[in-house]
Amino acid sequence: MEYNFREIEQKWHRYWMENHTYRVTEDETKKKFYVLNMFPYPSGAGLHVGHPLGYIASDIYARYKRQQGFNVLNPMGYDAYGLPAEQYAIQTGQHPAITTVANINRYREQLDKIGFSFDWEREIRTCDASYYHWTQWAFQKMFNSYYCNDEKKARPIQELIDAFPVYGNEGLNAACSEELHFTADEWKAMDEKQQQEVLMNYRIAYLGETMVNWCPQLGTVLANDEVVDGVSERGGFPVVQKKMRQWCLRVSAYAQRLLDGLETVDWTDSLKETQRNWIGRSEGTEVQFKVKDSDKEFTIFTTRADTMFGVTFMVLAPESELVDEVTTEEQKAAVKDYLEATKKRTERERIANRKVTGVFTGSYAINPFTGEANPIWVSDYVLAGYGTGAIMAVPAHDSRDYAFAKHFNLPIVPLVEGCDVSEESFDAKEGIVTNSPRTDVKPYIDFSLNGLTIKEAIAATKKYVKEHNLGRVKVNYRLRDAIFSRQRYWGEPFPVYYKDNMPYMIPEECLPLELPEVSKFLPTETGEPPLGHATRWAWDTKTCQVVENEKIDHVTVFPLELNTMPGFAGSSAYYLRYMDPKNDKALVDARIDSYWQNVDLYVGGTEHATGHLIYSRFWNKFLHDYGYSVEEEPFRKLVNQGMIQGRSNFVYRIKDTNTFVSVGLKDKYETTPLHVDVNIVANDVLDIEAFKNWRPEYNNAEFILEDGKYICGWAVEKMSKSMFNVVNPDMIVEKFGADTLRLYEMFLGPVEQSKPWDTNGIDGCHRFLKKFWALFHNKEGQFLPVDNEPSKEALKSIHKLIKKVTADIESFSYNTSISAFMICVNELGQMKCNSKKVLELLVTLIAPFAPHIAEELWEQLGHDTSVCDAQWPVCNEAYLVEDNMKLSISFNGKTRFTLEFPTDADNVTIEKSVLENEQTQKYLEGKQVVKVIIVPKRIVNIVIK
RNA sequence: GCUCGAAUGGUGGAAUCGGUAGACACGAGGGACUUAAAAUCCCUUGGCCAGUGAUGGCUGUGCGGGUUCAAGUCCCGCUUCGAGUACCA
Repeated sequence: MEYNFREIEQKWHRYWMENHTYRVTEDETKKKFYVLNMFPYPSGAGLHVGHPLGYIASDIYARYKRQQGFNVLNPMGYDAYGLPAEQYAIQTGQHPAITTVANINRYREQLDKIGFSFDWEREIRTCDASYYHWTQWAFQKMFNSYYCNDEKKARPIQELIDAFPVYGNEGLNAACSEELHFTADEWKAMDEKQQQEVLMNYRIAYLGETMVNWCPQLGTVLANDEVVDGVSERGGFPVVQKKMRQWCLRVSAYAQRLLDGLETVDWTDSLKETQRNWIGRSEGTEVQFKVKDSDKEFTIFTTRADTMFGVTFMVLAPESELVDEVTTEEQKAAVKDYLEATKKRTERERIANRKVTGVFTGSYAINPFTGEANPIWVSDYVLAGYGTGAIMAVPAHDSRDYAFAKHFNLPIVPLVEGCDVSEESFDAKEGIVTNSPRTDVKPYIDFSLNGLTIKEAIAATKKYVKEHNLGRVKVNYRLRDAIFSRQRYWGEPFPVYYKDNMPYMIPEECLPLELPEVSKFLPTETGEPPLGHATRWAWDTKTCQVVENEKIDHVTVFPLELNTMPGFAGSSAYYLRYMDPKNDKALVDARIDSYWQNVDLYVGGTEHATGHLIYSRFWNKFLHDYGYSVEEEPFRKLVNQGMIQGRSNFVYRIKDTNTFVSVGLKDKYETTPLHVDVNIVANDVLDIEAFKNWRPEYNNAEFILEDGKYICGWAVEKMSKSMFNVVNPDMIVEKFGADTLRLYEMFLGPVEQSKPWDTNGIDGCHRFLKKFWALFHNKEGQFLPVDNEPSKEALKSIHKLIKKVTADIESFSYNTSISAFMICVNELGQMKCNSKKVLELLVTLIAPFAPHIAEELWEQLGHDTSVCDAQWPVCNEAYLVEDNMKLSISFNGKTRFTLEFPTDADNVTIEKSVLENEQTQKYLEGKQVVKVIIVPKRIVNIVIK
């Protein structure tokens, strides 16, 4: 009987659907296991073979865990808000909701063919009001919270509202946008708007005036990770810096917890490293500098406190408020010109054309260590947003300061023994400090660093600074607050209305606030976001309803927020929602959350390393502070699947002709390589007839062949339509079946590794499944397995497989476990094994990999339950023991002796004469016991006689 | 520039703890069956050399050193490629 995969796969897809095989409910009697894939954005192009890679890998793991008796949650959904649907809407007028649904349906159809064990009853879509209800809810919670640095957690903002009239903000240690100081009386003297402004300074979701990445073509702001090389990640449009009032999330408050949490999760080192770099913790010192002939002073931040004696000038960021304060009359015009010029330079120009620019303010700062007056400059190489926006420049030991000093001819004072700063600065943090203080001038203070290592000098300076009240030890983070407003239509609306220009939350019980209909998806003529087109987008505080804009009276009816939330809003807590997707009372029921806890295995691409994976960790930590999520970290283990690249094929057209030359002969002619559709090429051999029919202009093409074939060239490129290298999973499933696709995707190589897709090798996996089937059925259609006692060899073969596959799944080495299957099936086939006991084990093992064929054979073996619940077997080591083992001795890699001896021996006696080699004998001379390696790997004591 | 990762046959890749390098698969070559094709099965397949042959020898994991009885694997110094990040003081 033939292996009819089409019939089998259809049959079991129907069975799984009708029997709700993959439905999962909380079951306290079983241990839970939560497997999660990064949910896809349903793009119009549908799936190509690269997309399911991670889903297959996690599905295998999920099925394996289920067979081990775990209660496995393996959900799937869609990250449905996003720019492409909106762009498409702008071009065609088609409502994004319609294209999104169409795309989702197409995705679902494709996914269903591959046989995943998703519990589709838990599906979520971020654009459903029942889902974004909880995105809005979390946003409101953040608005109504501040971050307490003492308790290291979020607290209700109400605590501040209660405390300010009594204590002012004295003693408050909270994350804030800027340091404020006010008394209780001062607070009470403020009007409501002023009080709201103050509270805004502490809220975790706050409105802030920030420099944003503005993309004029897209009409929206972008997060830092949505900007690549000064252009937008989507579309590649230029991005400029602009100051705007935006919703922000105080992610920076959680910087230390985000860093600490990395120690507790099982992620790859490289991903953790990427996150550490992104958070960018740096321990340093803040030092106060007094401005000469003035009572003003300012603070700088440095990680190199040891270089205090090498400061030769100071630099302020152009955006710094200090610039105005310290600029002298004579320099006013020059500074003003410089600030104007800097503003015009976009981020992109700064990167592309990194030249040294700056201007002297006319003032000097007194160095508290040397007493010297250092000139204060302004330059755009100092960033306003990091540290204090002001630095002390040590040109001898910082390459940027060095470049600046050289350009403006400022002095350079080296401080490390033996360093040469004539050509470049000495940035390394190693060496012995000298010149601190300089010997040629009278010391200003009684303090010396000479003779210390740089590390010791940093510590000594910190101590001195602290003791003499010159500043403080300070930790800075590179991580910035996330900008949370987008000037788009297709996103979550903010549950916010404006009264007297200040935001107010619509009541929690009125959520969700649904996205309104608009006439156009473009920004309005006045530059408002697309929601400005909505005619019904005002909030009536009396009736708690959305009403027509014309009813706005600023007394009871107010305008609603026109921005929408960014892409990461909906993906930040979706893993919690899968636990309890239909709950309309809470994001997730507390009991259900405490059952599923967090994601045990999270699979997805590295592209989210600094975006989604930071935001969702932040979001979860925030919810955790209030007890809405039981775990501090959302994703326990994370596996990054590699990208599947395309493998493009080329034909070579001889210049100015319609003749194509095979790749081996192309160097004899002047040719142009042209992409050719990989679907009409097999093993790099072109199907000439199909090629002629591919495009009308090739109808009468001619060919120069080699060995009677036209061989195409190839290259690895991104999989894309324009390269004609897209391979569609539907086609593979149609031709070979889903089980073959699943096996082949895993067989291609390690899951984590990026690799090109090459359909050529797929035959091997398909052949394997046919051989697998042939163990159960002969050509006459007879069912072979019988209840007999399995042979020793068969038991050994299958138990070897159990051991290998179990270990491989645990370590995500699916490619090698498939190799092990191939070996085992060959062995069993050769020994004509028909033992039901052995073959049943084989089916149990293949079930996670090739569920359709496993179900079919499982049924034929007489089971009436799904193979999903077949218990995962345990290897019996007793079957693996060899009777005799081989011992081989090699010396200098030259001579080898092979001896056989019983497996259970701990001592082996060898006649010395056996070891004929002179060198070996010399080595073994006088030694009673020698450590020798046995093959297979085992160490035994050898006694030489 | 900095950080991290990788480099093994014609190809994808294996070698999980320092212990027979190249498992498994593709491709290629040869053969069986067949009128033929498809399908299936068998043999060969890192390179070089010797032998009619069984087989034997040498060489071989990007390059140069080192440690070790033993190195693809560990250490030092490079080369190339990939990923991330970038005036973060």
